[in-house]
Amino acid sequence: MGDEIRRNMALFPIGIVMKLTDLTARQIRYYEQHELIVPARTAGNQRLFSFNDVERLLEIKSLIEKGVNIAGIKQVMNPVSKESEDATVVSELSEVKRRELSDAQLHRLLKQQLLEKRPGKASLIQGQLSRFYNKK
DNA sequence: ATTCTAACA
DNA sequence: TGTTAGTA
Repeated sequence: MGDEIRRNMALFPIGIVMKLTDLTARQIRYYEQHELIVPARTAGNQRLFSFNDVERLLEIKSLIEKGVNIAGIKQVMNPVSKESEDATVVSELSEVKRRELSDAQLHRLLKQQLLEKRPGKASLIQGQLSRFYNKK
């Protein structure tokens, strides 16, 4: 398998990624600070994102909408490694498989946080959990 | 015209 | 997270 190189090619600037993901530049840069994504840089320090980066951002966006914060996302998503040796592994999983895995891990997180209802530590989930205890 | 970092009436 | 300032 070798089109992974194409999925990891740094191609578009933040402006395009904003439109592709409906995320603000602030959010995209914020997620990068927390190592959820590691876009390449041009000689002029401009960020260049790959298709994989965009996919990850969409995943992040999805989790954020489910109420998961950065700490939670870090646990659910595969951490970005070296020069994308991990992006290769990730690309070997089908889109559906990845979603199933994410949901399973999300449930684990939910169960975990429901058990450690201890005050003091910040919860990994914030708000709208309706999908899990309400929905069907 | 775009993007970047840093910072907060 | 928004937003703005001062650059590159």
